[in-house]
Amino acid sequence: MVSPEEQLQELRRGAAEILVESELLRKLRKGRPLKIKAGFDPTAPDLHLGHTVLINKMRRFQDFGHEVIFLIGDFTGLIGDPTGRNATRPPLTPDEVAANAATYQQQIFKILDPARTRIEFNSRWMGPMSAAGLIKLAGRQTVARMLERDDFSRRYKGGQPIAIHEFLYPLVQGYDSVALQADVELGGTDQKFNLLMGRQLQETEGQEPQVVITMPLLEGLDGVNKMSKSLGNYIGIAEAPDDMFGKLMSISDELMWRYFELLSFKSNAELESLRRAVLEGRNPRDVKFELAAEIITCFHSADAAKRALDNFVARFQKGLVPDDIRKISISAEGEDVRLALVLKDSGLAASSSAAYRLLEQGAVRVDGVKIMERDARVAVGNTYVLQSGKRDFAQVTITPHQG
RNA sequence: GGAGGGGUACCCAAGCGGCCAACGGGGGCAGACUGUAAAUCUGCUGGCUUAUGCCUUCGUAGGUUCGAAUCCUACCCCCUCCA
Repeated sequence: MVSPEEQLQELRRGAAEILVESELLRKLRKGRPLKIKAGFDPTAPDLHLGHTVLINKMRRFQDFGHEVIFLIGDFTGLIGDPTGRNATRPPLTPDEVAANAATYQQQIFKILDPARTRIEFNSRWMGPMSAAGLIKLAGRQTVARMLERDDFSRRYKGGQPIAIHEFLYPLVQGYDSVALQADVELGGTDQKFNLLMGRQLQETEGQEPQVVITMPLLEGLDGVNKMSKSLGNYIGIAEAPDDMFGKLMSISDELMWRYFELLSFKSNAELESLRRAVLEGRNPRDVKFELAAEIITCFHSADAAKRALDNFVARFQKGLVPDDIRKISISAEGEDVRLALVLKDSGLAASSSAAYRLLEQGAVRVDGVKIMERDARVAVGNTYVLQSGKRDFAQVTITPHQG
């Protein structure tokens, strides 16, 4: 059994805030498994590494013997967290919620231990709640308190509309903690207000208030914006090993340490020795290899990580063509066709105009030979290994057009 | 309800009768340099079986004109100020 003090030390890593740390320590000292709650949106089951920051922390708790509650906010999904945008979202059907939940489970159990994970839906207690119950809940908070939330006050002062039901979001999320009797709730820094709401509601219900731990939002591959699908700066946890490897290798060294802190299960001591090694001259690239290997091992397997590394070394350090490239067959009329059109038809270029541009810029290789003539042609009936840019390959067979 | 401002390519933002496929910035792509790093530098950034060619694009629909993103009319949407 790890001592409460040691647990705290480990749980603190990467956390933006722990409210209140002394309370957490007191709870840990109780010696019983704590209930750790974290809520997830039912609409976005495509998890990326940004989400795993939170899930990793949940895993840490599990490792210390605590019970993790993965809460799917299917009821709150009806409101749509007004944090940020004001787009109203269409309610999900029960089937959609079920499908998303299944996808979640499949993904989170790559990190979490199923035996110590409880999956909950807040519709379980919110669904049966009467209008009277909701009014009673709403009576627990004041408008002034709600307007303390950053985005609410900004919108209010700026004359932007705030719908009444948006106030219900923090209330319901807070009530979830009451219903679950949560000891700890985890969330992103942008969730701080909502998380604190749980503390207050628990107190009014006579429960011991939960401890709130906020985790920073992980920066995306660009190192600037938060990782998100819409910005395209993300690594999905269902992505192929080679893609993960490549993306991880392209992050800056600075960002690498950030990723280590938030995404790796290496101990603080191990990280410290890696840092020292780099300072003493070790190539940061090789340290990045370790990061990539750990992450791919988690979401795929150790074998997959090894293969991804081998492929990477073969392709970029030895300049070889990867051996598992996609194979495409296209058809063309006549003896030969314009290479540009082959590039377009095989998906190596977005359009024929783009194909001509790539040719002019020296980005195209045919069987390893750089081709720069915009009007280059290739023979029909042959198979070529085409390369567009550094990382896009395809084996293309050009068959004669029938009829 | 009244007054004014605006809707331009992935985003921001110029242009305000022809030289506009549309300045500039961001982003993206490619090349150089590397560790496929990052940073930096350079080029490209609507489509079309590459054509001193054609087609589509400046909120939507019409109109004026040899010619419109630019002028006119109607409509839709957004913002600011006043009530």
